[in-house]
Amino acid sequence: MNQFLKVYKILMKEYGPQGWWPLLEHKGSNPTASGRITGYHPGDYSLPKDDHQIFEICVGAILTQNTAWPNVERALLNLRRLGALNPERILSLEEDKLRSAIRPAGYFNQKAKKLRTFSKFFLTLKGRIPLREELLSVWGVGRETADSILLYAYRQPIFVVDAYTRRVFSRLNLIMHDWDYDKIRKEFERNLPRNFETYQEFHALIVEHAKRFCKKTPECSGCPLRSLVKDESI
DNA sequence: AACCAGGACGTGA
DNA sequence: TCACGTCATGGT
Repeated sequence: MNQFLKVYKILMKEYGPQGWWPLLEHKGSNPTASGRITGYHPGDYSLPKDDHQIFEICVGAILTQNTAWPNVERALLNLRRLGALNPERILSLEEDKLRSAIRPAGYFNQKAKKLRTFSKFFLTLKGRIPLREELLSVWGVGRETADSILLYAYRQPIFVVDAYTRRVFSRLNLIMHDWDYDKIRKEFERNLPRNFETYQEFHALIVEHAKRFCKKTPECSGCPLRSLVKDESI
């Protein structure tokens, strides 16, 4: 078994299924006592169910660019309140209303433009699965966002490389700092079973692990991956 | 109170 | 290509 699979097994045993991508609107996503939405669906890989949920994931993928998820969740709730979690309504909303709705997610000027641009693109698809190149040609959609959309909204076996992935796996000496995005992505895809369920779960597990232990300044005490680190002095 | 968060784009070298 | 500045809110 290769090192990537070992990491996957350890993280899965440690944290369990993560249930990504979180969705606001699906059966069972009721507000909790804290007023938050529990949109996670551990072990259920059948989502998204319809075009509406597909679009919601795309919007979340854009809003979460360099932004903490709770802020994105607020923005999504605002959009839902306006009935604007669909491309038609995002395009017909007044500029100021769109901006103020997504304000909690930060970069609201840029992201308002990105959501408009993407909404137009989404309508041209008419339900078809987009190509990676098509997504990358959309202004505001870079490699990670494109791959997040393909993996979580369209269930395509494309691995998502984010800042957490780079951090965790370079510390494990399994990737090098000078590797570009696609080299890292292909390295994951080469070492893992090529199904979208594994990719979805692994990416979510890496995020969880990075938040708990592999922070910017690492907290290695108690890290479940310590046995895999070559440099035992860490 | 600085630092960070599930990046992408525009610019100049 | 590539390094760097810009964009912005909210939690810790």
